[in-house]
Amino acid sequence: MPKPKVGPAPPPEDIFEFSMDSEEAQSLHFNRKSSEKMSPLSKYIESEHQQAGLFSLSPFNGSLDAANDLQKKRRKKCGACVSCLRNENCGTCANCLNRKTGKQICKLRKCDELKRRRSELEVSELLMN
DNA sequence: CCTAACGTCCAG
DNA sequence: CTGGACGTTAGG
Repeated sequence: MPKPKVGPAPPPEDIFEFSMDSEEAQSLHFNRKSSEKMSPLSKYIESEHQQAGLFSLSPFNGSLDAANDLQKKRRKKCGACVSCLRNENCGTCANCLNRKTGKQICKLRKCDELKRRRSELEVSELLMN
């Protein structure tokens, strides 16, 4: 036996590249949701990112601040759009009627800037044109 | 502590 | 794709 050391178990480096789902990783970063049911692992990772927000592996102490700045924190109402100016809920929309369950602001008061960011920006252009 | 509201997931 | 529900975050 010329190579008794390596046998059924390949080097860890190979495992990393082999086991890592490049497709999943990219999809998670660019298009976290498309048509993939994703395993609980992906959900777990996403939750970690959202809650933690900071990674222990910080080789760059200075750049860490910049990365933190780009963190996806919760946005607030712009306070300039008509929806924001409406400081009174209609009390007739689904959100108003279902507030305790839906936990969402009145549709009339929903800031235009915060309006469904799930569809990925550029929705205004489609609506405008 | 409680309430309001945003963000994301699931179902229709 | 849109709406509804749930979890989580932010403010009082």
